[in-house]
Amino acid sequence: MSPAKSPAASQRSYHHGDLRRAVLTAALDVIAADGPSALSLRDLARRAGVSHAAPAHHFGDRAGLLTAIAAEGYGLLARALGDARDLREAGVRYVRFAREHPAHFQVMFSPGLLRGDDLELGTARALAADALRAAVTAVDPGDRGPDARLAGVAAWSLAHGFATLLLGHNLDGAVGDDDPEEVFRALAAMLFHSAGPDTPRT
Amino acid sequence: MSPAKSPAASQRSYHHGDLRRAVLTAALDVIAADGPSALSLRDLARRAGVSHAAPAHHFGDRAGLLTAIAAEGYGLLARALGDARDLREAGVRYVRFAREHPAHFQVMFSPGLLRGDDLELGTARALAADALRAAVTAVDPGDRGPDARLAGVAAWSLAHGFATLLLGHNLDGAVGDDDPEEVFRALAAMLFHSAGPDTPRT
DNA sequence: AGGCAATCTAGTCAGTGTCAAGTTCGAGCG
DNA sequence: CGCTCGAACTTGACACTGACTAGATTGCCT
Repeated sequence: MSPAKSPAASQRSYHHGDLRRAVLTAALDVIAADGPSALSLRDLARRAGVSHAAPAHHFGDRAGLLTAIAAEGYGLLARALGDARDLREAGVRYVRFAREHPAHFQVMFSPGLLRGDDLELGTARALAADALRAAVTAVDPGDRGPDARLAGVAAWSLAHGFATLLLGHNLDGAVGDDDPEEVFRALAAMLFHSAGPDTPRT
Repeated sequence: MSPAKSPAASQRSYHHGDLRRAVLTAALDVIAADGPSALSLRDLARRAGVSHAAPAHHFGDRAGLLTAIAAEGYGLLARALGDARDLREAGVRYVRFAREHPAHFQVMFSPGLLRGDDLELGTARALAADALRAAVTAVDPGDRGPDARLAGVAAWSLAHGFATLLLGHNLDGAVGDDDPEEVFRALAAMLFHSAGPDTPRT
């Protein structure tokens, strides 16, 4: 009952008003709760109070819906990375993004569920890749050799692995009650052993 | 007449002989090819030449099958990690395991598809966790403080992230034609900036 | 006001997971 | 040897899902 946009759901008009958005947010709820495999177009239609085939009109099919979510996720990620001033900060933001948008994150990296050749997805992905590349070269604008590329892969792997394990509750015992972002800062400090700017405590 | 082991499908006896194993390997094939979401119990039954409900008799339901695969995966991982003499070597073996058993790896870290309370899964998982812990403390048997734990999380995150991105073809451009294991060795060298294979000073 | 395209409904079909009941087979025991 | 008994497998059914189609409704644009 949240769509402040339009009270169309309660008032039974023929047109929903913003079905696309309603289906998307409902899908994100379901995915965050029970994973992408628990997602059913018919259930989403039921939640939105429309007929079972209405969502298909907006997304084509199941893969289309997931693809739209992934594309939105890459856009959000690009915005979240923004203008990180170094690789470590980019990693922190990467982890923060995964925690704030777990459903998007999960779908983005489940290639089997997506249509890889989708145009919108491609551009969104490229956008995020640009943001990542910017963070890699931000440390030393002149350095574009293999070392920089390797550092980028290392930072991405570390951040991605940490975020993935975190969302899968594989690190519950290890991080305890600590703020995951602070833990990741410590990990990143190990990777870039230049102590760099010290880690500010929040 | 009991060549029931392998050509059981051709020989149409009422009992398959080794249906459990047959379904498992068929499932691994499907998952490696098209991901876990493309898995259908009925299709597996068809491949094994048995009736559509036969697999359920061995695994209960879909989640049971995936759980059995995950448990097997954790067993294989524990064996693969074996007695790695340091964290870096353990990471290399972790990545190697993911590349040699992509289906297992994928299922192991998809909590939404598994029954988390399964007994066999729990023990297998604990076994793998022990192997990991052993690798963490192998560097300095006396050190069990937060530093060692952090190093373990860092190594696990790096290896897991690298393996995940690799399997998702997210690093195709970055690693090029290089041997992924060698690339990971370089990443691990960045993390444990001691250059040597051993003597990692904390 | 009229027409048009987007939006949504309703009906259908093949495919799936899961359950309940029957059938076949082999091992163990009299 | 014959018997039972339980595990492995089959058969049939039900509810549900994704996908497709044709038709109804509506908002918008000229």
